[in-house]
Amino acid sequence: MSKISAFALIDCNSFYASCEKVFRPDLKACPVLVLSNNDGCIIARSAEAKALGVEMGAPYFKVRDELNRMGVRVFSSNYELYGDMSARVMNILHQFSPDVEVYSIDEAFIGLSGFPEREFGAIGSEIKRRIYRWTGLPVSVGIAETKTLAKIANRIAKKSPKANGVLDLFRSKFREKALESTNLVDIWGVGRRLSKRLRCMGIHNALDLSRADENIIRKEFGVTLLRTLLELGGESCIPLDMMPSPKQGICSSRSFGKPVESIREMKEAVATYATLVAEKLRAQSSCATAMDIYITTNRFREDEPQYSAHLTMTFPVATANTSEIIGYAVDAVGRIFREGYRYKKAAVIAMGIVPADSVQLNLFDTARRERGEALNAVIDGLNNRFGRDALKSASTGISPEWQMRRDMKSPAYTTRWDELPVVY
DNA sequence: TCTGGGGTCCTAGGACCC
DNA sequence: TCTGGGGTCCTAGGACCC
Repeated sequence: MSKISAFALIDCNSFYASCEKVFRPDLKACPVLVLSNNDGCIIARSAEAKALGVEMGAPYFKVRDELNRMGVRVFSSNYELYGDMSARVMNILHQFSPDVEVYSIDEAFIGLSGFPEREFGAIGSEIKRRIYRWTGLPVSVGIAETKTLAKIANRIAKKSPKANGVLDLFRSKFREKALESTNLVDIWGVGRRLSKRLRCMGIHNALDLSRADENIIRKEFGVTLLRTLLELGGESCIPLDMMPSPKQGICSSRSFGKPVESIREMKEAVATYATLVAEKLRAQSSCATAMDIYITTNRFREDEPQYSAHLTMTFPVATANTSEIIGYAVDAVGRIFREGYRYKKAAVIAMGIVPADSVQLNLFDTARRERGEALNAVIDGLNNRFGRDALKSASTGISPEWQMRRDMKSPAYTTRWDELPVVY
């Protein structure tokens, strides 16, 4: 006999904005926003900010004056803080169930198959209570037969005052109602494009989609949307993924704080991103067999000449060695860089990723590689202990002008001794 | 002056093989 | 003149996610 399928989706409310509020009780009732890297776009809004009509994704420079007038408090993103707060939330979830899928920095699914059905609601409430008590972060919980339905339950739990942050839709007589009130774009796996095409076929909400013809959906849209359709009907097609496999591509890309015009600066930036990529590779015990380097001008500046280029470099032996990867990356810049442009962004993408322990060694290369690995291990150790950039390659620049802007970043309250909050 | 970053999965089409 | 069928692998592009 197969076990029932039941999932809870736990999602932190306005996660980044809530993290900022935890350490600033003076801002408890204030509208708070968090910006993307380079202080570019709005990527998180507290409930108060949403109520003021602040748009998600809006370019900050366009709305800055208005936000100031409304008394909105604005923060640069502080991923060190959010990452640490996220780990605390996930630790708490592991106390409730061994089956936890960390889906994103602020979301996790947990499997509830092992629990009695009648306790689902109470478990959801206890999760919410404990996370708030132990971290100060508000979460919402949605429970249902499938991950797609749990997403919908979570969304309603967040919005409906009656739900109070927890909604159990498992075998609920309200499921149809919930589906009917869910717009296409609010279904997990359905974006703007698909919504538009579905509406042309007379499908206007989640209930319509759950009742659509399976063959037509399969044929017109593929298996992904068919799975969504089935999941909306309560048939679980997307299992929990508790042990995410190592990433297949590892990317580091950033816009510059100010345009880069010289090849020297471009090499510094690309060396910096290459360093990050190498660190990420080592953190998941992988090596890369190839790498893509991208550089591009600012596509929003239609008045400026545009140029973008990329180059794929294949390594003779798979590697995660910082200085080796920097070497290839800088070489690539030399080949694709053109004078006379104002560059906005660069990216380093590692590809062909393989486990470090399965790398085919070149017979004569072994001793040199071993020394490289030992050096990298020491660098990683020091940087973990004393903070990122305690030790870095000189080729990444000393205090480069292209570095991204983060003018309004809060302290790393929980991860740096010298930035701990002080209480009087 | 100022417009994020890092991923996944699926599909179609071409190259190549027997 | 005739010119199959099936499989795999790779890549680019599209769509989606947070």
